[in-house]
Amino acid sequence: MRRSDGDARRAQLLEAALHALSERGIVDLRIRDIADAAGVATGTVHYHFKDLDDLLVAVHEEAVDRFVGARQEMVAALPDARDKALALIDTGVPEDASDILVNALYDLNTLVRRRAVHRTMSRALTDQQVTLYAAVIEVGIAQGHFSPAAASADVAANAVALEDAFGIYITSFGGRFTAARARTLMRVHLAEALRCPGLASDLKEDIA
Amino acid sequence: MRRSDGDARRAQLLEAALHALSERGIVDLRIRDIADAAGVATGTVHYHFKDLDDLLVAVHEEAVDRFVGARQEMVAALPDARDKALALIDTGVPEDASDILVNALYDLNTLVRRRAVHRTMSRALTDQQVTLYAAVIEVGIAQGHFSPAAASADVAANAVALEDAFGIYITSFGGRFTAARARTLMRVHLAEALRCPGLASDLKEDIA
DNA sequence: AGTGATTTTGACTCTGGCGTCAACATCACA
DNA sequence: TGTGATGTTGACGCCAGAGTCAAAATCACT
Repeated sequence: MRRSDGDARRAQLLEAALHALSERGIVDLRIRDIADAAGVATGTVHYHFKDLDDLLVAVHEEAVDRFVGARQEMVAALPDARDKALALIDTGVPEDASDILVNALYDLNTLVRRRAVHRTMSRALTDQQVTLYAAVIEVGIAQGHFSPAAASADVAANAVALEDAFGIYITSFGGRFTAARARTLMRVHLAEALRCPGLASDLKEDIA
Repeated sequence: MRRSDGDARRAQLLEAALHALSERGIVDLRIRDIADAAGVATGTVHYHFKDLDDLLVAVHEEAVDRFVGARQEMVAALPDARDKALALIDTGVPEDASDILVNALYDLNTLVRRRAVHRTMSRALTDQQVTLYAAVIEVGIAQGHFSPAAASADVAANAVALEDAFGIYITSFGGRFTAARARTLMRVHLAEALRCPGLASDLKEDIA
């Protein structure tokens, strides 16, 4: 059995698919594009995935895993809830329109309204993000830094919604809506919702 | 000249296209679907529009016009800024996943990242919505009902972002995220951001 | 080196949808 | 009622791209 070979190739194809998807867009995406991006023949793609639908489900899974994985590690590493919150803001918003993961994720969102599998994954992503925010808020309350008027779950839901929308704006309006503005808006909002003025200040590392 | 005939048919085709788009999704949308929805032959669609791209641009225009048009009238008709704000919340969030206009709009968003024309229209839509909210906030300040800590433009931008994200959730997660929850979250947020507790109460008509 | 299992290749077939077009229908106006 | 302009039809040609497959390549193990 040469299982590892197959797995490695599969991972390579998913990576290539993320790039191809981000580049061509889901409407124009061809098997050919993925093969090209991976530097293999089209037959190879068909060998590893039943059809395009099958592949897109795998790509969606991969994208969701990558997106939440990075953030969870980041947040866990920081002790102060204010730092955690700022880290969430930084990692939740794409730097610019070239963010492959975010582009792919939003293109895949088109399928969410048609295919139950994709709906499940998209919902999972949103839920995980809300849970992550809610947990940080709870920690912040315990640490005495946050004292929100609304329920933690509500504040968290709003924060994630803002992230999602800003992600779309940044990847869609290329340059006319910047990551910097998105982060400012989010900090201003969270500072108010959590009653923690420090979040609005520009000091990222080590809040005074 | 039978200009009116042509225009009427064109409008009918745009209407049909909105339905077809919402039903099939942009990935699977065929000229055939639009023709069927309009009850005409495929040749008729080709006669009125150069190609699918051309048609989708027209559909996008139509969708944007409809979306903002309804809201502007609604807001202008109400004198009290708090009522205006509540009306904005109500009309900015789709009732459920069956909202054709919103479904079409989000599907068209996929093209925003590829085609400049669509980018322009999508940006225009967002800008108009932000302007609308900002104007209402200004009126509210003048009336003495709102006293936001942040700039009007920022509060407006956040409100529109929330609307957009919630619209996606409602149309995507069908039933698991309701319009009622979206409106509650928006009211809670605006009540705090505008320092106007009345917005959070359930009284829609005639705030006490 | 031989053997069989696994993986890769790219030429091929086939489906399905776009856009064309010639014929037909409908209308305005004389 | 005739005439030309405008609008409609659906069969057809064409081709892009999905998926198939037989042959070749690569690997693990002996």
